[in-house]
Amino acid sequence: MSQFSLEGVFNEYLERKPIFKNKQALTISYTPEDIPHRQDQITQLGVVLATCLRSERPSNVFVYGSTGTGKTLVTQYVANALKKKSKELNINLKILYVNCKMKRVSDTEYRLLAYLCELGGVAIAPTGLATEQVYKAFFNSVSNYDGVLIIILDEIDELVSKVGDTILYNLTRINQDFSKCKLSFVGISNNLSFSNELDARVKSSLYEEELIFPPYNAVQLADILRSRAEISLYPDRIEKGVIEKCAALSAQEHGDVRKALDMLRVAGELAERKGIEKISEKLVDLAQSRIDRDRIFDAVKTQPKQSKIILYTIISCFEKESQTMLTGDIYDKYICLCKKNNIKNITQRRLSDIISELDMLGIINAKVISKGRYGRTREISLAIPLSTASKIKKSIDEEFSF
DNA sequence: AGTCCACAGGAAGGGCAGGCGA
DNA sequence: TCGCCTGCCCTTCCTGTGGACT
Repeated sequence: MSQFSLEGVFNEYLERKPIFKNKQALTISYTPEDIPHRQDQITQLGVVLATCLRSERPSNVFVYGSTGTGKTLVTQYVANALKKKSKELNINLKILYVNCKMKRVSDTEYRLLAYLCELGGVAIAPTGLATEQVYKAFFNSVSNYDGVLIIILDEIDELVSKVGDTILYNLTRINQDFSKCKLSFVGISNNLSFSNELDARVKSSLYEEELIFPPYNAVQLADILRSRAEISLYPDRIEKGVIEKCAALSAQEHGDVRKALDMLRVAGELAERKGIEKISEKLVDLAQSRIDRDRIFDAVKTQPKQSKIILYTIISCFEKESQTMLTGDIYDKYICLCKKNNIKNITQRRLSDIISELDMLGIINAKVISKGRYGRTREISLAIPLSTASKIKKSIDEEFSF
């Protein structure tokens, strides 16, 4: 019986007219042929790095802008163009790209160097060597290379927060030690205050050139979406105003193109699933709440045990009485829950920090208020719909079975 | 003007688990 | 393999704070 009904589901799906012709074009991993509204940045980066086409060392460049402003895309676009041109001109150029956010790539000095060696074609044992030896291996491979080497360090702030800036100091010093290889760096970051964390010497060598990526506005986002939609969607499957709506909603969130693409993709997926012929503005709303919900669910999933228990307590309070709560009230309820379930409780000091964390995640709103003689506290309310909160509570309940 | 409440939140450090590296 | 290091979660101790109350 179940096999029969599943067959029906498959057939029904296949009978429907598809919405996507190339869904990949609505993801961030897709590299388009041209990048709208980033001509200035492409030109600026191109001008700086073009030096390598005369076999000279380009200046180090530091690229920054908030999430989804096209930093990585533009850098890779320019890098690919340079590779192509250098091949034509028969010039030795190597470009290594490292995403420092990736696990097991740049958590330690050792891993980053080993990864760079590997990209450069030198195999290094994943563990066991002294860091100094790995440096040596990297220096050796670099010194033997007669040409220009550009290392792109994406999310460079992650690298510095994990391993410090010593590695950048050591790497940027290489040019003083080896004459044959011309090495330069492109650092990409979305943390504007990142430069303050750096040692003055590192900063001066890394920031030879600076490139800023401003956020996209709604009109620019709509342009980008339109060009991606042309590639990814069948033309008659999207209602008028949908692209503008996705653009406007994402423009409110720091002009993040990723968010805009996600919204359009999820709206399309919902339309396909529901068997709706055209992507409508209503589906965009639905897609947005789905994306927000998924984001919150993911954030909750990675929280430590006590955070989940406290969130459970807070949601329980709001299910019973939909008013605002104070830190003290929540702590009392939390203690009761711990006693009832034989769980070791944390102190109010720690609870205070967890409330701040939940506030930062956008799950609750916690505003510091003063009640005069009756003390200073935080007034807490839910920042998400109660229906979503209840689902979160249910998932926490399944984990701990209160 | 001074007191007092109920915390906020900074600083320092403990305990533990897991990963690193010699 | 095992000592060391690091990060995370947490505690303890402390000072600071805004406004109602006296």
